[in-house]
Amino acid sequence: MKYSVVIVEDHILLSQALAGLVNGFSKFKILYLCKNGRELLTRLKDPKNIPDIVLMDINMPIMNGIETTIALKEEHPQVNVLALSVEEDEKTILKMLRAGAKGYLLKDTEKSILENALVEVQETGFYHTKDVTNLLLGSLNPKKENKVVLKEREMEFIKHACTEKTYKEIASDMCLSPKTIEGYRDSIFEKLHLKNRTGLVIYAIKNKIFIP
Amino acid sequence: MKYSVVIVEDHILLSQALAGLVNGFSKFKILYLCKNGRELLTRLKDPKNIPDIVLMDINMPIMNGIETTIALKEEHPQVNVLALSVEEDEKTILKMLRAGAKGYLLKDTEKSILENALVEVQETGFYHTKDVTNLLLGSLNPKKENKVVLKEREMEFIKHACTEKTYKEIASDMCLSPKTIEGYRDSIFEKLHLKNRTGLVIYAIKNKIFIP
DNA sequence: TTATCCGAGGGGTGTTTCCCCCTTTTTAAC
DNA sequence: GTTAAAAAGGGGGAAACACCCCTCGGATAA
Repeated sequence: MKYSVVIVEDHILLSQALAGLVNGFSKFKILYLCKNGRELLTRLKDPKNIPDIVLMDINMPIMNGIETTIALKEEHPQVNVLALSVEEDEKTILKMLRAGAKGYLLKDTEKSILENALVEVQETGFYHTKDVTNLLLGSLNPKKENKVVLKEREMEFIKHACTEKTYKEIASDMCLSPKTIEGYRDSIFEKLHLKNRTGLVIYAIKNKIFIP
Repeated sequence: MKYSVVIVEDHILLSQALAGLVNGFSKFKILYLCKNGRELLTRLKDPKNIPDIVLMDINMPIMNGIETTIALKEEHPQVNVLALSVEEDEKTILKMLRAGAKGYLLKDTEKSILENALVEVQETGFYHTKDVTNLLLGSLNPKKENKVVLKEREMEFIKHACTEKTYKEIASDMCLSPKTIEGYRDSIFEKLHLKNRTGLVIYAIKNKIFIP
């Protein structure tokens, strides 16, 4: 009996191509393909559609891999999730693993590694490359005071600051006094060691607070 | 006799998976796979390695699809190039087509469309979806004054403007008077209808002049 | 020869940045 | 339960910076 695999991936060509690969592996067969997380969750309502392994892309338009994994694990904790992504962004990988993924695979790998990862996940319960293992170890002792806490209201201000609005305009948009806005700005500058608004904009974009 | 296909794609998993798909098509077979453009050009020095079709990814680390296609067409104009990308960025598509690609395929397509595209490219010389055709038509009559010409020196200034430097500092970095820098800024603001430096930063990032 | 582009500058206004200062409310500690 | 201390909102004023005019010479090109 082969293990059943479901692929959740928005790029249909990659999805179908991967299906071909997996069906070529001796121990695995594809159950069906999904274009996004929502489709998977809908499909899973039928018990016949519950697979052994879900091969999950992280970046998807409708419902991303992290949200989907959390929802999936709540309903069907026995299903193993293997994350698949081009992203090497540390935060994303950690979020995905915290959501319950049993492994993390880069799209830039050999097919034999994919097969190996599937076997490992199904038989030992997890699969990780050296890179991801190192990342996990690194996340255990976070470099002192690395994470700066930005408050909700400050985040809101930052988004406004990433436009052509003056602080006065931002103030009236946020229903606050211009002086309060200046207060936000000053404390953010201090926290993040920034010198001016341009620096703030770059920071916001780098940290995905504002997406241009 | 089957037509030979070479895949140039940096994501090995996708590359191998695609190879599986193509080998499953009745009229095509994979000759070999390449991880980037440079690898392809090296391989092509041996006449035995010249394929009928090259399935080319656009975003690659070493040598991108556009550069590679230009170089390939110079040496082997008879080889048909089918571009493959997730990018729907108009400029990129047009660049690729101008470079000599005979078709443009989104990764978000069905495998039957891939097969159809390969057949069309080989037998009629081109393949385009409705989207790309519309894009081509649109590019013929560019909406009046759409493209703003930025000079080399202005581009350089914009990159500096996307940092925490003051204009005075930018001036000394570019070995110009602060007043000249102000001149650059003002003319750019006018050309691009911007109100302030924040707007310029956002513009630069959107248009990939500055990559954060 | 007349444009046009480029670098440079004068001067004025408004904005941003950076210091001080204050009250009120919420949270935590003693 | 009082006290202490953050957190949230607002303010004055000065200096630096950004923005916006308009000018002017020299090179370059039509």
